[in-house]
Amino acid sequence: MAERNQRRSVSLADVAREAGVSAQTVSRVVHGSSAVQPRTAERVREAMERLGYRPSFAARSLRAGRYRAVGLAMFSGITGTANMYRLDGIARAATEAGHVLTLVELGSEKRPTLSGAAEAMGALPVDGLIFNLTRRVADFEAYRAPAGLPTVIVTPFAHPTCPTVGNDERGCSRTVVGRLLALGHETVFHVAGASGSVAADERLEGWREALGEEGVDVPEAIRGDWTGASGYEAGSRLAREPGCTAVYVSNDAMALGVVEALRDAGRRVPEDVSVVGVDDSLSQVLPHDAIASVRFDNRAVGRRAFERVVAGAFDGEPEHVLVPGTLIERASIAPPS
Amino acid sequence: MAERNQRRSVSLADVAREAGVSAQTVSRVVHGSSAVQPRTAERVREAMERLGYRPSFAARSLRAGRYRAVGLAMFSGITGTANMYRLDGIARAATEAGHVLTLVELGSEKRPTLSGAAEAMGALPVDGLIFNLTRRVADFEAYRAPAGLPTVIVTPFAHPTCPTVGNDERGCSRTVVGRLLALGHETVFHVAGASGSVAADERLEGWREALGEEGVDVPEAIRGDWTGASGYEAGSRLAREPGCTAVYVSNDAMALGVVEALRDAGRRVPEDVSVVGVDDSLSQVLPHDAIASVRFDNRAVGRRAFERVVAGAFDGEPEHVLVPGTLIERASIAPPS
DNA sequence: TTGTAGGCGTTATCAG
DNA sequence: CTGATAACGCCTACAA
Repeated sequence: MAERNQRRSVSLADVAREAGVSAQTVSRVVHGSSAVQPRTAERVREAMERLGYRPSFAARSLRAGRYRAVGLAMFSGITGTANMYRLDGIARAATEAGHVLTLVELGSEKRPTLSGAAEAMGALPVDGLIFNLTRRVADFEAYRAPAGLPTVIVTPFAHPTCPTVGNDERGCSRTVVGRLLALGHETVFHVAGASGSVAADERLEGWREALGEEGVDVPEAIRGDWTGASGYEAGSRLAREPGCTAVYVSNDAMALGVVEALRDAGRRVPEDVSVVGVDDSLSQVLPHDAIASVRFDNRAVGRRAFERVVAGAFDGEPEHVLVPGTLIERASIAPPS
Repeated sequence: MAERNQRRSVSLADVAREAGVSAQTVSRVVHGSSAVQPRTAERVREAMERLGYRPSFAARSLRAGRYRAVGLAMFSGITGTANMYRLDGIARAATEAGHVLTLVELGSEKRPTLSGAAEAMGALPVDGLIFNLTRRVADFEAYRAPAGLPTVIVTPFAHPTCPTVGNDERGCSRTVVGRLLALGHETVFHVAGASGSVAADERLEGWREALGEEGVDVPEAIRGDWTGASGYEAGSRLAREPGCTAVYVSNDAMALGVVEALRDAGRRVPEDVSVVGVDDSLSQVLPHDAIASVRFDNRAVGRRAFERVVAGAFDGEPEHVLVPGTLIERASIAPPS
């Protein structure tokens, strides 16, 4: 009645038996070899169809000694603008290169480590590993890639032995601060993202550095949590700062909150205060392109990580790529009045 | 000088030779079998460490006849709120169940089909397939899952032979329309999402159905493209409609645009016009929880798709699961004044 | 044009 | 407690 529980998969040998040829001939047909008589080939194809033959990935890759697959470990979930676009970039590059992505989410583990991830992923169908980091991990410096398993880390930090690719978070701060100072602002205030986030911390540090280098007064930073609501709160405080004419906000949701709070407090944007965000995540959302922002090309970051990992083993000094962001100037910035 | 290009991977046999035991004993150590003398086990572990042994996924799954992996085909990119959360739900469920995700992006192909995707993925390390559909495909009805490869389709539509899981888009429209009519509105206007999107089209159709069932006048729908800018345009037109006191907008970005346009035109929200969006994608973004919206649990959709696919082959009628959305009531809706 | 042999790395099974 | 054998499905190399 019910179909038999077909545990074993249909193999070349099964097809061969059905078609009355050898397994080798079937293999040749599968690969479109011209060295098979058309009639034989036809018979084989029919048998394949009838039996529902599918090539075995396991057997092929055992034979080939490689998978044409790269492992991707997302260390803290895939949600979030940056992660999503990185994953998309990696997936597209992989597909174009005829590779497949073996995806693992480490978000549920509370303190994931690189070595732990490498150990777990070493037993998966992967020719190389990409680690996407958005927070710090305990064994970052100490990690060494397993032999024969090239590893690329997506992070703005350099690693002693593994190539890395990341957004130039400090450069982003430098760009924004430089532009606002060039417009004539005395200094630039900062609203940081959630503590513990590498992006938030690096942008914060870069902002300090940039102001320091220019010999400008460094105001106290305000810590947000990436949400618009936390931006609003920060904006309310900034509205009471007398010297505040320019604010650099670590993402666009908070920047939107800052703008709204400033306006609610009677300060005009950009006439009284300039505001710049990061990520350019709201350009499709806000009806009017309102908030200046630094756009990062996270798809490109993902793509480069993939390309680096399939390029294979590295000798000597690993490469550290920082992809710069682009400041999109919009109506929320102006010279101080 | 340079390390030898280690093409062949380190096998159990290599470790066995190094430790002076048989491959079988090494295998036992790898699996923590108690039937190995502690001293032998220690010797084996040292050899493994020294040689950098990693188990071969290919050999293991060839032996086992299965992969503990499910294939996920994203038919049109992974970007977008819904896709991202679905992928996250699938990835989490997979990781928890000790499975791995084999991800393929079909976004670059111009007219992907289910059968094409199944053919390509049939040769990958997968025990089952999940197809995430956000647009229509030509062979939806005609598709039949390959033997031994259970397939679950993520879509709001039923399929003759494959189980499906999806958001209840029509129910979403029904809920919103019902609520707005219950508040006393004469009818409900609609701003639809990009044409060709299954979600947009189903919400539109559901809106028509719901109004029709209530015997209420069905106004002409306005077609947007998901962006806030298109919402603003729609809102400008709606502000000129005399009978328009309630608008159901197919996502939150457009809803934001509608609200802004209405206000710019001098109409108050919600006193003059109520506005409801879908996706609840801006609750972390807008400083004040302003826009009522229907929240879908796309993580749950992903999770159920995964669970269904690992449950294995189906007999008889396939199940079609529609996960309902929840209307989050916020200050953008009120009875007509 | 077609077929046979061998081995990729692992593990269940049975023998010692 | 340890080892030998065979088989999973495929493909390169060689033979007929």
